[in-house]
Amino acid sequence: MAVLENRGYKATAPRKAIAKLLEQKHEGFTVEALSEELPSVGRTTVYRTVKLLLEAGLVCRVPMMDGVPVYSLAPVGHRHHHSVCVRCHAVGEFKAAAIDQSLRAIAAEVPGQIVDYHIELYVTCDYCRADGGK
Amino acid sequence: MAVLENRGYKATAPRKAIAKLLEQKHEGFTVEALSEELPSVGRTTVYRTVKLLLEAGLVCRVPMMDGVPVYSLAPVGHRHHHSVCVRCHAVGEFKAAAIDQSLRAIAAEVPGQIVDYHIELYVTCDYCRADGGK
DNA sequence: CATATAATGATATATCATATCAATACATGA
DNA sequence: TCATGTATTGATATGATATATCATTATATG
Repeated sequence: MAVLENRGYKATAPRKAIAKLLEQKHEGFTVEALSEELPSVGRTTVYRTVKLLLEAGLVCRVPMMDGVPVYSLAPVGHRHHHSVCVRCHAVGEFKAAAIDQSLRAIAAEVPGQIVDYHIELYVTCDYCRADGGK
Repeated sequence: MAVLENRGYKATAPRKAIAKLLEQKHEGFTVEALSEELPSVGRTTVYRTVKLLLEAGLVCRVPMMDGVPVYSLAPVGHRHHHSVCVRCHAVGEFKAAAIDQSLRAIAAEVPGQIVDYHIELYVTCDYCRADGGK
């Protein structure tokens, strides 16, 4: 919330409710699911607020292999990439200095000027593997 | 087409039309745009065929930074990643042995078992930069 | 060439998301 | 505290991407 306030947005009740729910979410989520968990807040407002949080860098969007987006809380402050469980959609983060360095080397070979890049690691998480596909 | 036939699919007129159009496409495209260029083929069939080609590895899907998917012809036969122009959506491919190697190193530090991974490089392509944002 | 089966495409529906706009809540200065 | 201007909300409609359904049609083949 503080980050949104710094950006000139008001700390309204709907936004607080969304922020509070998000703080408890340590897994990937869809905006629809979030909205269903917050019947007191309009669907539109949930989408809008998640978009604001995304722009503020507090929330990340990770596309699954089929393109369906999963959202997750962003870790504070550092450049990172995502791993996401293809089964339960749990999202993890990893710093990747080594990859980032490799990418800088590759940049020279790729035509055009690099604006940004994304790396998604699709995994089966330890919990899901222990669960054995049940 | 041959690849689809090998997979047991029939070489029908709509599929041939789609394949022919795709061969001329050396840029990223949306399925909708493809469908509009082929008014003689039903929208559903265009989506279905692109999906088949995607599964056969002849076509790739690249998510733009906002998540909107862009499709492109796949280069033949080798594992690759994509660069995509954020302005004109032109798609390029690059092999990335160095990145792949870095990733294998990182795999040890990421919980879970890696199933697959995607790397998208967002660029402004040379043509668009020459064009100067006009 | 008859037939079984695969493919098509019109239509409806699903999913993710934004546009519109009247109603409401909020922060602020008086 | 209250009035006021502006930001926010949320109901509704719409847009974009994509798949399900299913009657009809095309295809390969025996």
